[in-house]
Amino acid sequence: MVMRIILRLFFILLLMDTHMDFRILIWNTQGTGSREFLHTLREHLRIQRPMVVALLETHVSGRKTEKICRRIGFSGRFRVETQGFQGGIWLLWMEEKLHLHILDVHAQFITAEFTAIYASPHLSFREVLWNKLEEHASNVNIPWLLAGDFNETRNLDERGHGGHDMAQPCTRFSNWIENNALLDLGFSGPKFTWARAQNPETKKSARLDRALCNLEWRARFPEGGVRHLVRNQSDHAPILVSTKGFTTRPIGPKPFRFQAAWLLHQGFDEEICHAWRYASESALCDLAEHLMVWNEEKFENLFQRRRLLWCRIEGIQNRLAKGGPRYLLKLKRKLRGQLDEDLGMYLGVSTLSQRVNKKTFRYVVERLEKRLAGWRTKCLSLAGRVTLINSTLTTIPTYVMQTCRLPRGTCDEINRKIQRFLWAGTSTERKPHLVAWATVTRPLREGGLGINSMRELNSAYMAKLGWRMVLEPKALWAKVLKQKYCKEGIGYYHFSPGCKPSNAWKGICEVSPILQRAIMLSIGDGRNTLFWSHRWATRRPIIEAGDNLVPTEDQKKLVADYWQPGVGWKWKDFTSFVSREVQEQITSI
DNA sequence: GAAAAGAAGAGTCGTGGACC
DNA sequence: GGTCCACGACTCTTCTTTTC
Repeated sequence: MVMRIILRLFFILLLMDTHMDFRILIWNTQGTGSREFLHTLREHLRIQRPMVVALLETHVSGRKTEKICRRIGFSGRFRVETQGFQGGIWLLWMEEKLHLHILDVHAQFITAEFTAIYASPHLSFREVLWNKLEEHASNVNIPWLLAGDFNETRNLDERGHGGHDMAQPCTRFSNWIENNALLDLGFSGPKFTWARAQNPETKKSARLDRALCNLEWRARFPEGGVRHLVRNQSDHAPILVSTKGFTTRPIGPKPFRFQAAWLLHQGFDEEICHAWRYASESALCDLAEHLMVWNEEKFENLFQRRRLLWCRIEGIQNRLAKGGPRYLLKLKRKLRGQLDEDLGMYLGVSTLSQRVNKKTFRYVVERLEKRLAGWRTKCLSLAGRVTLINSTLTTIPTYVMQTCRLPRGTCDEINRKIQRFLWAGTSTERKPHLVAWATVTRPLREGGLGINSMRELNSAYMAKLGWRMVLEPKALWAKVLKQKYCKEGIGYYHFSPGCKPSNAWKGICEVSPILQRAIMLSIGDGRNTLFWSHRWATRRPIIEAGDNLVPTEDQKKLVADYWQPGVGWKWKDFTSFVSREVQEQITSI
């Protein structure tokens, strides 16, 4: 059996191109069921581009497993199912680029072109693994790589929390490596691949994940190396093994690329006028150079920003591994929060690329809280508080509200904070509200305090956006929305959410009944306007104001159908169905 | 006693992904 | 591009609690 495996492995490895960068991502995920895990994994895949992924301690079994694997997106899959809630190894690879041959399977490892390892936390089970691998190592004289979570360290230096009782297991593991003539591929990046507890006093960390190889593998891939990636979503950091190592490549200047988003910036036209002074041979090059600088100043590159965040977290983890100062823990949490929740801002507004929920607009509430924190509520009179609410508090969310539909929960939370401030309460202390909120939000002339309710304010801004779309049909943003969501039809904008609408479009659709009431069509030659069901002469469609029931076959007639060029309206065709008042309004057009 | 906040539960909606 | 599905988030309703 062992000989058959070895022979197959030998032929496979002969086919493996030594010049090809064969990258393997190995990660002890401690559960693959969460949406956050998928986001983080996709981020690693996008940046690191591995051809093979080994996920350890997956915690998921049954039908859900296949579903998650499909979401991850690799065409080649092999799994060792979990035992109860423990263990689980998933091997995923790009079938179109390479084919992995599964040679040996065990609860703690899968051997294909390399061996993916998840060593049990229990010593007795680990002993079984070491024996199995030892048997394999003694029969192998071809390149062999083992990578994964070994749940062991080679010496106390690989542990960040002391513990002299660990000395003996360390020695045992170290001896095992030497006895089997294996080499540690080393690493770059943070020192420890596992950490638990955020409190510095109780924090434990260690290098539990690693890659080992035999001499043959090292001879075949002399540049091969391991990189510890940034730890996120799991106590373990993913490790990346590359047969070509991680030397930095010289990066040349990027060619100029025009970005359509520039057209949306108000200052773009001015910038072009400023940069384009005279036509010459170098004018275009000068313009391109100028625009690239301008782009860096005005627009943020989201991917660059996220890369920067990953680098900062990696640096902090490096520093913490060497016993860095306590404030770094706080900074790391903050950066992780930015990475998880904030995909970036554009012109001060969050870019909405995920599901919009209360978390998405948490920053708006936080801005409000920050402003409130600076005010001494009890030192202000009621009139003073009302003035501050109208002049400052209600204006904080307005900028975001102009282009985004805020969740009702967010609007209610802002309302609650304003209410508490108005009635001199604080975030912890509640005070009785002397008048109902519905009364407070009425206009002054109606006995209220003229304070805007967030839901109504947001609806008003969405209606304004829709109205601008009607008034400025040639604006680029309006063209995009119309092209994407408005169905082909005669006359009106059809405010229908359609398939997977954006947040702004949903907001516009919600207030569309208000908009539709206000829109009247300019009939032109009458070939784009329905005589009976569009609003073109009266505030309501003529069919609703009609005295008699309009025949069904007539209901789809256009205005042009009732107009005779050079003669006028064909009154006899419709006067029996409309009132005298409507007739007068039609005549007045 | 009045008004709002808070809690709990039921029902609805929205999203991402799969599929055609 | 449209439809369907599962699941989580959100909304609404009702009742209780809080605060003066």
